[in-house]
Amino acid sequence: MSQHPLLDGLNDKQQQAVSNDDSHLLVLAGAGSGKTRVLVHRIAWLIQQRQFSPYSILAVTFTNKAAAEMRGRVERLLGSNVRSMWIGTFHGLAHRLLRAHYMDVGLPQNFQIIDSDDQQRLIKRLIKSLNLDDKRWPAKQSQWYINGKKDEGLRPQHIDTYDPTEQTLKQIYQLYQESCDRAGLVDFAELLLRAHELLRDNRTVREHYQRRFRHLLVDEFQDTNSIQYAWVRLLAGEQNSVTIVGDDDQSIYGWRGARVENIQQFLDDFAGAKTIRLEQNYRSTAAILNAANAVIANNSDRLGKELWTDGDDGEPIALYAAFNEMEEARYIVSQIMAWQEQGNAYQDAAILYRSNAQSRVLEEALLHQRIPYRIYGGLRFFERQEIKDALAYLRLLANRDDDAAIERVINTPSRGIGNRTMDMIRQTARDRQLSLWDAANLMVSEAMLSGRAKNAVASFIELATRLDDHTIDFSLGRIADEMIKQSGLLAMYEAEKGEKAETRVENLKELVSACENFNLDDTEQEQMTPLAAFLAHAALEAGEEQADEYQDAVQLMTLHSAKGLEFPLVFMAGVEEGLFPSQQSMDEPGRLAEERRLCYVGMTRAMQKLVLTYAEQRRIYGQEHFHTVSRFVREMPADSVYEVRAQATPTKTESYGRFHHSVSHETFEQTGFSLGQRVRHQKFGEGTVLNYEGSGPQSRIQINFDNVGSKWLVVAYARLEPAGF
DNA sequence: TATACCTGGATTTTT
DNA sequence: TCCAGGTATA
Repeated sequence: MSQHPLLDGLNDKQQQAVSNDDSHLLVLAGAGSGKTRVLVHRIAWLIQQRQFSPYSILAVTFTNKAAAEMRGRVERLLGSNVRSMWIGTFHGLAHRLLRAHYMDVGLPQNFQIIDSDDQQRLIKRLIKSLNLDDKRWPAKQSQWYINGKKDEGLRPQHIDTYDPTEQTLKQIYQLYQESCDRAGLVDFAELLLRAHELLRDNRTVREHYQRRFRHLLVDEFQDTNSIQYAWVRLLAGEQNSVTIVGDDDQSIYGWRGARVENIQQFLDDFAGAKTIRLEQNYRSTAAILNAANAVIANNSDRLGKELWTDGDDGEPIALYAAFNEMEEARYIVSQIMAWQEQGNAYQDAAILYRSNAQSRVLEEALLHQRIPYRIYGGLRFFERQEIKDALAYLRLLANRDDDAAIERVINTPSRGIGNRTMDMIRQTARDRQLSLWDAANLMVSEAMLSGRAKNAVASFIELATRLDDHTIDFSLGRIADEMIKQSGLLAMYEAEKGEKAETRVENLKELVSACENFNLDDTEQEQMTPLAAFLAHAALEAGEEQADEYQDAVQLMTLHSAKGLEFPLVFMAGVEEGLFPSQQSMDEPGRLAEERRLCYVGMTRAMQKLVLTYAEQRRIYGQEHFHTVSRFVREMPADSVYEVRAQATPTKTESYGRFHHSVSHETFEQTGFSLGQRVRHQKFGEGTVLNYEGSGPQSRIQINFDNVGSKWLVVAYARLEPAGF
């Protein structure tokens, strides 16, 4: 069967996908079906077997991590570097195009990328400058509107509306765009839109790239938005072949503009496209796959796919009903402890949840038992306040017209330029169509400011100019070092006390060494100055999340960020109506279907064991909520799920529905204990009251002890005492 | 200009 | 409930 080494060890479908000839190709790759492997082998196949130069291949991913991994794996497979191959994120590649053709798209050579935080601040200021009530026009909403329009490929002039609300939004969009253009600023959506316009409107450029890229490969295609898809179509032209890999069942980013429909659209637009389904799963047990298949089967409009494995059934899925979120957390932690005692590593266990707010209780429970853990999705390096301050100074050096950067640092650290002064500068800038930098200069030289303010602004201008002199012949690391010292940023954070301030000082120093170690060659942006390249790198790759405190740690993350990962043991916490599916998505069928896909994604992360937990009572934003188990759990086949704990069966709660919530807070008249309460036993340690029966001196109480499991005890003899968390 | 208080908002995330 | 961001106050 193995005609070629690159096909070795691949199943039939995978081989077909790897060795597919020139026709367009859709690979519908189910979870755990070896998708990345196929993509990597296909690229290697094109180069090695079909003799395409790496130069003629373009591969697109959604994250830098995926791009780096893919390049690494292709190189390892081929045993040679493929530097001339373009591989990167949509944004990274668009950026590359814009740098190479900045003149054609009307951008200054030193244009800067702003992240969504910068974007929001900028919009907020513009709303103020339009004298709009910022309560009625929240910056967030306008930002959402602007990015949405850009993702659809629409400029303000394309928007025709009689809706007064939208007219105002359009006006904000218009002003925002003018401000960005004047300052040489490009947001994330703008990268894509402008690169698209470049290819669409400039025939020479378009044909150049169409001639170059004979093979386009797009990963995670279900996550593409309109403009990204339009981009792919333009580059594909008439003669190049396109391979897209994706899974409609794992489309979980519709809320940020991703269009699953693009997959179907691809089949319509690219004649003769072949579809190959990868349905054999190499990750999970049959029990998990059967349940996942059953859940996702409730969605309509699927392209259709059913995962299977030739491996074992494995353990059934466990379902645990907790009284509240604290007890849920304790149960999960007790299970992790048991699992670790059986010789497993903490890092092989993951706790997944729908919303970040859920992590807190879980953390407390882990902390309580001294179990190391790691939370994904915190602030990343280049997003930290002190780093953004420093980057703003660097941006100012690269581009004096960068208004967003000036706004951020002109009074950081404070040098006596308050709101009044700033308002005057902003006003001047607006009146005379100048950047803030030029306006500030003008006001100083024309004595338009009072003595104290004038001196303050002049000293800032002097600082920036002095720093700028250094950029001429200093290395990047030296520039950064001078910058944090001379600007007073370092001193400012050094003067603050507390652990937080210490970390900030460390981070600033870390930034300097990042600048020192920054290797221009790695960026493939040779035509840029080191400073500009570094800034682009900082904007496009927000960097690592906080450093791991422990090597071997339990992994905590949202269901969304778990996509693409796998763990032997997976807990899905909070599988409750109202939380998962979330309340907001319950009314709209489309959004509910997306929640279901999220459930499918979560379940298919588990390799050996999947545990679902929910809390009948949960505190959300300070309010108690009563929830029933998620509909998704009810969609799983009964024989693949087993309930870990039988429900307590109190007598007087029938009217409260299936899950008898009302009893949770009631104290048993005779015992003085209540369901869900924490108690301590001399011998067994701490545990949670699960159930009780009988009355008077004979009454017995069931307790789930953290360390020894569940036991029935006679209340009269057990000598239980209440315990805290 | 720094600090104390108050208000409102609160899935999900990458670039 | 908790956080950030804005406003009021010294």
